[in-house]
Amino acid sequence: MKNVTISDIAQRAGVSKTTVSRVLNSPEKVEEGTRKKIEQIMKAAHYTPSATARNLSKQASSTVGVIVPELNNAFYGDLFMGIEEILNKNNLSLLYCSNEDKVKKDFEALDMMKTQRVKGVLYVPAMNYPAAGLMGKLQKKLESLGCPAICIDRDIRLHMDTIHFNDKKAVETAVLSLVEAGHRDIAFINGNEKKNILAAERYEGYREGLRKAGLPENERLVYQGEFQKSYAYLAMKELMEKERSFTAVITGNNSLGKGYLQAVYEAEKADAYAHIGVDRIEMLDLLRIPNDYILRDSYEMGKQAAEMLISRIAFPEKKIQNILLEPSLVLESSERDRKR
Amino acid sequence: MKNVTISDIAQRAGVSKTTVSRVLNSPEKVEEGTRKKIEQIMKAAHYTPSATARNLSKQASSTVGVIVPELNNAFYGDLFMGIEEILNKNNLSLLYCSNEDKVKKDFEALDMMKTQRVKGVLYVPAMNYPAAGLMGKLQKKLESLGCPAICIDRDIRLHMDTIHFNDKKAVETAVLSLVEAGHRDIAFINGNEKKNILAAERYEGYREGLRKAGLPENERLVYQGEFQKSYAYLAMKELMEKERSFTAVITGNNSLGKGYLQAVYEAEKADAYAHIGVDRIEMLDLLRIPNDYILRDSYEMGKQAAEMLISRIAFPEKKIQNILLEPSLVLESSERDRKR
DNA sequence: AATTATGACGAAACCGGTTACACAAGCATA
DNA sequence: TATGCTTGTGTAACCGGTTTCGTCATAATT
Repeated sequence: MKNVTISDIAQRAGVSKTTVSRVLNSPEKVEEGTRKKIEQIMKAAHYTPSATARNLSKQASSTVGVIVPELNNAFYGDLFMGIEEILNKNNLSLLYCSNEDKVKKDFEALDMMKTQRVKGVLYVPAMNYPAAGLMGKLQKKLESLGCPAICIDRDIRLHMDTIHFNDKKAVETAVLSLVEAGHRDIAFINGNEKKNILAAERYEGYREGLRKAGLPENERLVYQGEFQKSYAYLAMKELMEKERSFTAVITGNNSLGKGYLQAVYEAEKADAYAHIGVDRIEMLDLLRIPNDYILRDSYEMGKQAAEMLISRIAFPEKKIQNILLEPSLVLESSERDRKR
Repeated sequence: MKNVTISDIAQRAGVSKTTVSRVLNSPEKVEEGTRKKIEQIMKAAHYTPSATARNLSKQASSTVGVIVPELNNAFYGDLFMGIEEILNKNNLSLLYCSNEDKVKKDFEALDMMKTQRVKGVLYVPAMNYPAAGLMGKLQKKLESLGCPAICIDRDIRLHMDTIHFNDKKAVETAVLSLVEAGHRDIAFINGNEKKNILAAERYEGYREGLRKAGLPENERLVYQGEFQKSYAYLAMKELMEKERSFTAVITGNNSLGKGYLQAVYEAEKADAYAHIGVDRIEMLDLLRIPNDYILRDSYEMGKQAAEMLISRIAFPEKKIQNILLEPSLVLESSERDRKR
């Protein structure tokens, strides 16, 4: 069970540790005969150098920490896979830790990353709204991390590298697209704009879209509660019951989109409204159900974030970078299918 | 950027490294005054001990390696989250590596785990069929890993701890359930039984079910190709075109189930057949589409696998364990809705 | 009072690598 | 022949922790 060490190899080959180390790190400096002999002994002994020892000695690790809310949804799943692809290409290991979207877990995760002396951190903050006291603490924590960190998906307004989507613009485009298709009363089911920075951005986009279209905001058509399926389900039920005027609905994230669908399918009113959601909802295309949504390519975001981190590690002093990705509007339901 | 070390703390506190180390590991052995002083200095300096150094010194790490095919599907996503929950509870870090279902990647991943000197490995093998030559190599690799490994989901018949589902039994039950509902001609769309051990198990279950029901196997109703959506889509199209007799379909995994749905929805024959799949297909319940499937609780499997590993780490000499989980049959479509 | 036990702490070795530096041999140059 | 350069290798220190063992003062036992 015990692992073979570099000293074991050195002893068996009748050389010093240094020479064995050189075979691993700069083989050209070792005479060919010696090298081949050592390589053969290493192979025979199933020798694999210890990253632990190497990291300690080199004062640099080869693993990157990834902190993500959770993985059981396609958006973060894809994000994660994008990250992994790039790390893999660069021979970096991936230390994973979820924060379950909880601020407390968030701090714990960062502590863990510091303990593990990772090379850098890719970080989707649970903290989704700049709460005064906590932000200072978070800033301190990130500073004392001892390695660079990239903030993904949520703009927490700290002085650091970030990457996220232009959600405001995306929702604005969605509104304008619906208006162009003839809709004038567009409901909006969203997360809490006061608690969640993404919700706030998207609400801004909604209002901006209406403004540009010259339409008034009807507050009775705006629901801002939780980013949860059940919330959209209830909101939609209430809307269908109380409001007659609206012909279209925008939902502020994937879960809300599902809640919307649940409500309209239950009420057998699936064809009654136009709907644009944020992020693709799986299965709809297969079932030939119209699916219009704001596409945010999280796989791509993951790749860019990882590349950003690698670049930051290579050039610690380079200027802070803030990448804003533009989502696109996908209209799978053709023009003629759209309800008005 | 440089991290504070134990020596720095010792120096500032005017004590030896040993004492600081004791504050971290066995604080009761340090006099209260000294301890408080050291603790305060540690806090002020944002000191976090290096896991790297500790691991090297203790010759034991606190991270567990997890090797999984991919994370962008619910089954493995849930599995992963189950694993993470247990590791988290036990203060173990998680080093992730996907193998993309490729044998080559598989070996690389194991090498990486060995390099990183993880405490144990949770492993969903890409290798899904005992190919003679490779199995020996894999065995060797696992033996030289230097830590225990648990094999998840796929029974590769090596002498090691394993956990997987009784897929044969599950498909058998599905067949019998359909027979009981009056179906006699049941099509089966599956992966390749010759290349994939899961496919083989499921095919066995299909045949066993027919046998128990006293029905003959009609080979024209059996399609065994790839575990991919597109395969089931094509298979189902062909079935609908060529065969008139069958009234029910069993699909061998989640992707195949989706391909089945795509085909029947495209042909507007969604109500023509009874269908039982393996693993839940998302969204169907929300859309009020009948959804019968074999439920394999991968979250639970993840938790049990992680517990198994922890137990194996604690008791290296205990008897090899092979856990067989029983899937259950979920019939969301009520009896009266079922087609015959 | 002498002996033993206990408590608090430090010196130094160790974990498995890397690396600065030293050294010797061989060869080319002056 | 003396000098310098290159090549191949080894010695020893170092990375940041843990741990064994020893020391010394104080408390408990006889």
